[in-house]
Amino acid sequence: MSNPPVKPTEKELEILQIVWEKEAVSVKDVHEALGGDDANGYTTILKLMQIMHEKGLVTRQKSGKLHLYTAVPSLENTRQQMLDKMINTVFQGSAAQLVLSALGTNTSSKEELLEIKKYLEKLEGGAS
Amino acid sequence: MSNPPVKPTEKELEILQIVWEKEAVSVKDVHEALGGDDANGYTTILKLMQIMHEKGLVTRQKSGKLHLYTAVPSLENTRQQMLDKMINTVFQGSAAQLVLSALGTNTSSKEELLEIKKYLEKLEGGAS
DNA sequence: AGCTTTTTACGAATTATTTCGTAAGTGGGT
DNA sequence: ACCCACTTACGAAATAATTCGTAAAAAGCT
Repeated sequence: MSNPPVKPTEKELEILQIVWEKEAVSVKDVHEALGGDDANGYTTILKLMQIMHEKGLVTRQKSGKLHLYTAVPSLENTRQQMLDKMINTVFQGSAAQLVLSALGTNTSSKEELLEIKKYLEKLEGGAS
Repeated sequence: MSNPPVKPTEKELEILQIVWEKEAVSVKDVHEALGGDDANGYTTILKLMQIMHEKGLVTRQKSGKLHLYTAVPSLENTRQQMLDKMINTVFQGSAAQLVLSALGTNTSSKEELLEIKKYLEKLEGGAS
């Protein structure tokens, strides 16, 4: 049942970001979105995406002569896993600690803060 | 002025955790804290800490025949950097998004939630 | 001084990640 | 059918991270 632990490397994560954004993308799309040849050679991205395919990080389907890739792990899931890991490795296992830190230096708008507060209130209803 | 960007590897982060906890630690301390020989050979930890020393991730001083290591980057700083990176790579640059995600699945106690709420209220006073 | 234990130093092997050159395949247009 | 532009495949090199064996240095003990 549990989603298989996903451990994309740094570059793979960069690629996944693009893939998540756009549903189904070609290597070219990713290459361009990542800054074109200035940033990475085309075949570098291609190779990476092939490896991701082998690893099961993406699926792909032929569309004419090219491949369209789709992410396998969901953004939500990946976020969750990364958060968990971070909470455990640098926040002493406390999600609340992480939240306080995140609120601390990263500027959020009034609207966002309000949204968070609302969410908190909802949580308090059934908190442990 | 700005603190030099710190990019500890995975293993280095494991070690830093121990070093942060205890002020000044020997290789032996770290090795044991990390699970002894079952988890990693002694010289593996030693080597890692030597490399961290070269990189400036830790300082060390002789105490008798052994070295006592201290972390250079602060826990706070490292947390901040890691948060920033995560916000940018998987949370579309929105700290608020991350906060909501973190509150979502990770159980926090009523007290913690309250603390967060208090903090939010303080922030709202001068929010943008 | 000689022996023992602990700790460090070093070098090398192993594994993982990233990068890219070169060649082969594909499909469309003429 | 032939050429062209685009895309994929593959293999290998370059770099980074992890692991560990072996030997040298240090300190205490007898």
